[in-house]
Amino acid sequence: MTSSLLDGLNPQQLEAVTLPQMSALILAGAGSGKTRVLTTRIAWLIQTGQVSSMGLLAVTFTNKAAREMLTRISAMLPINPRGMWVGTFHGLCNRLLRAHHRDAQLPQGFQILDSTDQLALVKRVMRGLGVDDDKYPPRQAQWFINGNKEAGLRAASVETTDDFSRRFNDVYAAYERQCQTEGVVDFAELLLRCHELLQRNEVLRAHYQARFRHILVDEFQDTNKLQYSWLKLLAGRDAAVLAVGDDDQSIYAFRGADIGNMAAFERDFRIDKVIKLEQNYRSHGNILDAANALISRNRERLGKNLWTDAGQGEPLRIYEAPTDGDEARFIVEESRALHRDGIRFGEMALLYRSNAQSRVLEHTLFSAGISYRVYGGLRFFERQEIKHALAYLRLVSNPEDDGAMLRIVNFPTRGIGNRSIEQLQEASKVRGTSLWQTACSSSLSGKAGTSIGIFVKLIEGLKHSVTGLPLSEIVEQVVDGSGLKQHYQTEKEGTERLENLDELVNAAATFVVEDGYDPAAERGGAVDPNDPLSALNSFLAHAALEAGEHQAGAGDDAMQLMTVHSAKGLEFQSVFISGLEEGLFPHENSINEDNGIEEERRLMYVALTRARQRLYLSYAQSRMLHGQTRYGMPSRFLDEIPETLMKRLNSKPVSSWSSPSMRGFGSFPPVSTATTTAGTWRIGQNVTHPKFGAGVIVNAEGRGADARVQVNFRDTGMKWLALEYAKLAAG
DNA sequence: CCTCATTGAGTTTTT
DNA sequence: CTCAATGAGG
Repeated sequence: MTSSLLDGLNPQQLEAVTLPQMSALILAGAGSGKTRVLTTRIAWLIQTGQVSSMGLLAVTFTNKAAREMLTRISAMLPINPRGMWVGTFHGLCNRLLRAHHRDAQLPQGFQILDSTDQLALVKRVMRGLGVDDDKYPPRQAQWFINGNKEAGLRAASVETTDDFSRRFNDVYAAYERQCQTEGVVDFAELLLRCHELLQRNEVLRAHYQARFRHILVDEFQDTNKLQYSWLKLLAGRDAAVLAVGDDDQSIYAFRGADIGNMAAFERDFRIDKVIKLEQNYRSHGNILDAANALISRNRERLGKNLWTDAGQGEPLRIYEAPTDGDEARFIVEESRALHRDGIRFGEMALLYRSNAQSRVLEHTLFSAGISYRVYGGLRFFERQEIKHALAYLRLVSNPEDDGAMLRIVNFPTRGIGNRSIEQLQEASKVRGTSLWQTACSSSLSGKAGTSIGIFVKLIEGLKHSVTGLPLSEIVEQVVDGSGLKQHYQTEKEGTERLENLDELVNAAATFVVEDGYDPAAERGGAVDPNDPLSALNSFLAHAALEAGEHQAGAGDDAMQLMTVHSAKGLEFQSVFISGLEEGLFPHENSINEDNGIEEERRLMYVALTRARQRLYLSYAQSRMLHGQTRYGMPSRFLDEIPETLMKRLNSKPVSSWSSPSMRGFGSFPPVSTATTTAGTWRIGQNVTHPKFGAGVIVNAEGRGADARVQVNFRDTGMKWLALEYAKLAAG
């Protein structure tokens, strides 16, 4: 009976799936059947009776990956995957913290802040401390807090070396206190709190260590220090941990992912089994050869070479466009041609390094009447009207939630302006209580007091009328009773927002059915039958943890537009990688970072390996960015792919750029020049410098002794040079 | 208290 | 360019 499960696995996959009870590291290259190995391993373990579905834990980074895993498992096994511990790091931690909220020192209905909520709270805390937010940007404070939490550090244990970090740490400490009093946790807190819970509570730790005999980790290369430590705690001495990852696809170092965890894992878990999955079932040979050649330039690799038996296929197509608009038009033409050849638009992906690039592409696709779908926009639970509705629901569930209160106390407007809110905050600070409590005590005088009193009555009324109702009716009543519906009915642009509010009611209704709100759920489930609003709390947690689908798709057969980051894990028949220019991809900010170029190169590797059959790489000589035209050079990554694998559609392999005025096409920018006695320098002109090498003039000003040019050097980046001193040569 | 105008800053992203 | 955050004026 097991044979059908294992059919069609290659020897390495088979070995990984049928490993005995031991920890192991699987290096799974792009398109090598990683998810298949993970899910088949789980099915095999259960089917052969080595472990019950309760005794294993599988952890992923995204909800999508977790869902995919559950779907595939239930297709292989006749079991209800509901009770299984398969989920994201954050989802699983949430589950543990709900089950043991007392031990974790959290209120029953603790709420989860998404990063926007978190930033708002950080700002609020900073204002309370009187921190100058010009000198100490709130975003940096947020980064500081999350960074330390991800390193496992509380404010009390952070070592501050300079005034700067000392001040940020003051904010961190105050932020911690505020979260605790409001009963809210941010994403990093879910992990840290859970980690502390397991570390502190020996009984609990022993319980879970005994329970989870098998732990499987997806995308292991993306784990941060805290997640790794959490895994170690949960695994204890005896659990078999199967870590699946690909060091070449580590593209999240910027948010704390630590590739060092792979080496640490081999050491800490005394791994003697490293299995490499190198056979690729996705791409044609030329694509893989290009990816292999590119990634071989990275020095810090565990080493891996993908191969395929699918044949070489087509060469990579390279296109040089005069402007970003021309690049977009080229992509439109090519995609139309592909479509004529029978390829669905949904099988084509258009990738870019940064979201700002999507605008021109979208515009051109739109004018051409090609349907497309952009990933990475505002997601459902992040929309303004939804956040407002959720804030009402949060306040109904947990009145101490100052963030929710501030969001809606005057929305829709009810005559509570900044002045009243300041008074309320002031009074709360003096009394040391939440805004809600202060508001209830009606210690405020005059008009402000009355308006706030009305608001308090509104929320209390909502809470009263809603208690005991099924979830979807709670949401419906609150959306109605809050006045949000009325507000958007009168607003002229409010139709879509109204639809979204209706959709929120629908989401609540389907949440009950699909997402397993079940009061009889086993211990450790997300629902506590003692809490009258427990369904609401689960729903709110769901909203924060799974922000919902990105922007709805425009049609069934739509071209897929996304950043390279969000393309990880996906594959397409045809892929366009656009904007391959120095400064964009690799991004200029990463050029000076430690190992920045290596991470960009891995990003490029991920981009290349998304394609099954056809791959286009394009770049533009000039591009509108931040409202002004910028000139760049072709990305160094183009030079790192063997010329033999490429077909240059319209350019020379030598990456030399003629100046715009030498070209016979395109629209020229207003030529700005710098003049010296030696001659005139022009934007777009190629130059070489004895020290900095080759580059392009991107800006020029002045004459004579004051003449300066800004040059984008391919190796050293952007520099302003005074022409009087710099030994600049044309060409 | 609300609305309009000006100013400034601007990778990558999931949870 | 375009979004977000301040400040002046109704």
